[in-house]
Amino acid sequence: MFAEVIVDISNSEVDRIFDYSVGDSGAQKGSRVKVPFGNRTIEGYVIDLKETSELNPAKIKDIAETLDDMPVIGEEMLSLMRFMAEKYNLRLVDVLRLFIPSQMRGGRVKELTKQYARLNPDFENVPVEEFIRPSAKSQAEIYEHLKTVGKDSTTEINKNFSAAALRNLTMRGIVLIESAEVKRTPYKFLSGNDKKVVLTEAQRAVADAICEKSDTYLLHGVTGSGKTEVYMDCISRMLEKGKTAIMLVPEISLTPQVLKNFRLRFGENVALLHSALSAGERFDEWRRLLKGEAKVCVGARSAIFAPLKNVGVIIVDEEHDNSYVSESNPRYSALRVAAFRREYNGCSLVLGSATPSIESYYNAKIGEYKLLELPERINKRALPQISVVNMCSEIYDGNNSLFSRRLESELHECMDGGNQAIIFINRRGYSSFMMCRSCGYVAKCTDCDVSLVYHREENVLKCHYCGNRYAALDICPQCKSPHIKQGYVGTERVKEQLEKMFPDKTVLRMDNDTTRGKDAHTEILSKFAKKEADILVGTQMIAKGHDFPDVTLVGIVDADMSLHFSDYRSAERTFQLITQVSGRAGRDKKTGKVVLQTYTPNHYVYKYAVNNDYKSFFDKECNLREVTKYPPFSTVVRVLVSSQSESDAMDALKNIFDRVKPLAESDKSAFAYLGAMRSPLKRIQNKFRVQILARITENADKYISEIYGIVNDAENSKVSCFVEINPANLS
DNA sequence: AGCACGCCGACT
DNA sequence: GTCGGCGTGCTC
Repeated sequence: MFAEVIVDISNSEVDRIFDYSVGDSGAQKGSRVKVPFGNRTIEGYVIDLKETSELNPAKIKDIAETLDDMPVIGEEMLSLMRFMAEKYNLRLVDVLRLFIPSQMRGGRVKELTKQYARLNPDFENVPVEEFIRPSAKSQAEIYEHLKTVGKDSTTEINKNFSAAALRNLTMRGIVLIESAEVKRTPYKFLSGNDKKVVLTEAQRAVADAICEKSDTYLLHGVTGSGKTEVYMDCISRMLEKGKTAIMLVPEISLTPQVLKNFRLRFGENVALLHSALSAGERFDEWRRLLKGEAKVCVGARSAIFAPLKNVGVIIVDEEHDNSYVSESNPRYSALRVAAFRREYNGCSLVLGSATPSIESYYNAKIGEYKLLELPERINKRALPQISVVNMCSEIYDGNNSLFSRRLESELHECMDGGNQAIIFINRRGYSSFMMCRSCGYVAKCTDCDVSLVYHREENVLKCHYCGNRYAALDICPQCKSPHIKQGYVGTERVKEQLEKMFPDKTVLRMDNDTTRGKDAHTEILSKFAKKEADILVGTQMIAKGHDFPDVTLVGIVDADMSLHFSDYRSAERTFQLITQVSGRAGRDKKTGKVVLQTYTPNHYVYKYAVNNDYKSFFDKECNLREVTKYPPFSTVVRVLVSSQSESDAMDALKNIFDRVKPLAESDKSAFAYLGAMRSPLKRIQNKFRVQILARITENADKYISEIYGIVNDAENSKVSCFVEINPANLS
């Protein structure tokens, strides 16, 4: 018997099948194995077995060893591997690595075994005096202890009694030692307290639809409409049918609170996959799924690869969230993977959101997905009232402060009433750039083509792309002028301003800089939830998750921020952001108010966002995309070429472009656009970046795979190239 | 990825 | 004369 093996080396040269003889290794399809490769032994994966090999038998070596006690990659995952490698131009081994916990490779984590001591039954009914001398007090104590508790871990006994005594008892065969695997189950203490929730009629109807017929559903439910209860109900029903379930949640809303809720509801049946878990915990949770001990997997993007069989439902919460698309290698979309697994398992896929992505809602419109709606908040609570403030007229009226008069007075009212407020500003740091007023010098990163951001608390300039830090400037390094001007406002500056306005109130800041530590996230949020602070200032990470019942005011300081990116999705993202942030206000009995500051109050995004009118926004945006030939009416393909040497990058780009251009010319109707240019961020981490952009309206899959081929040819040791499909950001 | 093989410069 | 630079090629 021969095995087709993919070796665990991520290099395009060796990313192909190597044949080995199975011998007496016991390797099966999907096993992780050790194989001799060149003059060393490395790990690999058996992706298939076969009776014969084309190869010269003299060249074929034996598999050295089979790892793990069972195959770790199932049939479904093997076909998913081939699908993803093809679809995203990935190496097989890179896909396989996504399927198993990274800590498992190289044998870095193992199942944790504990030694247990137990009485030898032969001695149980024999009087103690016959085998334990009266002087051996500790031995007698251990004997009594084990007689009452049955068995106990050796570490406990060693600690509480005497290690020497235990050793003596073991040696004489009175106590038996056995080892058993212990699982490191996070939040285990919360297990098994299934509190049944009664669904509203609307929720029930939605859950019925999902469970009755296997299909792809888009669940459009306003914020606070109780989507989570629907998800949990569907999962429960599938468990009753003996099936399993996967639920994806955006990384950022995967808080301990959410995890605890699932643990409470599903007990040991749920496995949690989360980046905050220790390597051991993650490995154990994964193994529980593999062995079928856990039947529900809850986690972020990569949880879509949960090793579950017989999947009954897959749920993607906040489906519009861009964390479902991996932006670094290997690049893939968890939504696309979910669609594959849905088809393979013949189960339902539920995409839930208050603000579905334009692509998903379009798919629902054309009947590709079935649309389900939850148009009302639970208890029919009103959605918050949004008022738009034109910041241009504020300036015209002589108000140069960060806050409009409206927001300022609402803030006072909110604080006077003893309520809490959230201020949203989608920019980190103190101010966006530092410029000299005399000569126009702007501080820039030495490795990237971007201006530096001033961080007042640390008193440094930071590059937000590579993380480089520079000393803050007092005088212009170019002309020695002390007149340094600061650009757009960031979270730090807003916080400082609020502290000046409300000296007796506590202001918390939450952004990338304040959430560095492992639990910093939770700490800030729970501090705010416990009303230890009155105002929370933050970037988009405050938009999701938590309910704060006492928040009655949400201020959006600069709503235009995300609107002015040269990106076809900027309007969509702005709409989503406004809706999500606004949803934080008035979650409880109190009605919420939202003040939205903008310099372009007439933009259509605001008109629809104010009325919470997703459908009209969709119609407008969809029309625009159709006219301009952007997704979902085309596929955007971006080839990014980067290199230390600008000319090498240019040469490679030209090379690729010269081969892509004939494709476009031979099929003019399919290519709505094709162009080569500098990337908007032309240098990052000292690498020059150039790109090709294309928008393809027909036969996109065919052209994409041709482009993959061209790009693979052009790549070499000096330039790196990669292809992105519908990239989330175009910088 | 590693590691061997292999063909040209500056040294004990 | 040799030691060693890293370019090219191979691993079932």
